[in-house]
Amino acid sequence: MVSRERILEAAGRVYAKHGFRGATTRLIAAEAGVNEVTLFRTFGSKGALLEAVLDQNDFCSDVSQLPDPAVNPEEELTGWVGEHLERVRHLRPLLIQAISELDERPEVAEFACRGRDEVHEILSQYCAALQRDGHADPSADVFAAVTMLISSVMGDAMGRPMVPDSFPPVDEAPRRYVRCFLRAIGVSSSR
Amino acid sequence: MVSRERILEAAGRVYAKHGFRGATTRLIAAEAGVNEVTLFRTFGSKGALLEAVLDQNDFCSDVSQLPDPAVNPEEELTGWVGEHLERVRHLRPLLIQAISELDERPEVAEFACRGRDEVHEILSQYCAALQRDGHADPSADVFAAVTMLISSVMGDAMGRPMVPDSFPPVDEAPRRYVRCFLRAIGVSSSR
DNA sequence: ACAGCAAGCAAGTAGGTACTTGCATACGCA
DNA sequence: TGCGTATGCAAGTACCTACTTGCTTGCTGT
Repeated sequence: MVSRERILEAAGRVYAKHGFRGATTRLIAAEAGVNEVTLFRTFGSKGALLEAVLDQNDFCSDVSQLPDPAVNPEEELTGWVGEHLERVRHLRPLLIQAISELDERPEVAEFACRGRDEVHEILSQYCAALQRDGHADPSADVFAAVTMLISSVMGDAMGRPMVPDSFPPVDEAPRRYVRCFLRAIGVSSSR
Repeated sequence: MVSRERILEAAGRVYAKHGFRGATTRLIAAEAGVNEVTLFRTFGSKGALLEAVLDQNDFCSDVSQLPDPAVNPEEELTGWVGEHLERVRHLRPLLIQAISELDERPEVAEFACRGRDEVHEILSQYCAALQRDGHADPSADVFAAVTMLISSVMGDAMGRPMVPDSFPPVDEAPRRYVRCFLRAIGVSSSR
């Protein structure tokens, strides 16, 4: 029963490149080094196979938490943003295809949207703690700042391969985003 | 020769919904209320037709400039961001399809990427002027902040239809993004 | 009135698609 | 040894796709 995983993996690659319509069962079977019939015997249909692919690539499984109370905001956030960036970057091709097919295949909506609200919530709570403990400006627009930080992570993961010059060097990006973010919510940069 | 425009418009709608593979010539012809043969007589092939669609929806035509020197940063940027947001929001479905097809149809790369570098340049120059005239912190990371602002605009335009709760109300969004941005580069919010 | 041109219609071509069927082959386990 | 199970292979079905051809219709400008 090793075929199942080979097919899943191959289907993920092919779907990421060509989308649902372009991910023909022949291509997937060839990529997996498996007979096309095996694919149908294992998953029943192309639709079911690609649903299994998205299920397997669960995004929001174990989104890491942020500490409360905050000890070193810049370091903690930089690490968290770096992790998140890496995860989104890895899922990028699947996400792009899923989003582009939202109209035609609404069942992918859960995969495409899942996680964003959670992430927003985690960051907001962390900032609320910063304000509560007097580390952040209580009048700051935390909601908008969090939205911007998340958009920056998504934008970096999605856009960098297309227009690399519009982004800071990949190893500096998390820290620089976080520093801007902290200034926006009034956290003094020193320590 | 009114068919040409009807076809172009219909093709834009169908392509935005279903992508290249899903935008069948039958669908487009039906949507345009035109015989399928007319489509081939007018554009030659499906590929040429959809290329014409992207050409027609030119994104970076007249990106509005920002004043130098700056007079009222918050107002000027809010207006500019609002305009930009509206433009991207309008192009969203086309952009998403084009991006998702970058691997298969590299000729759409120009359409998908065009504009981002320009926009970055315009904002950077505006901030440089702010720093030069003593309105912004000269030690601020303008590059990262500009990247974040642009990502926020793209993220809002792209993501709001999917996860509306993660964004500020649509009429407040531009101003709130700009305020965060100005704090990040050290522009005093007062006047 | 008539020539030219845009467009519709019906039919066809060549190829790709998901999916099925029937049969042969190999491997593990009792 | 035999049996169930997973897989390969060849072929076929029914449908969709881009694109073509030949012919007809209707409008326009001279």
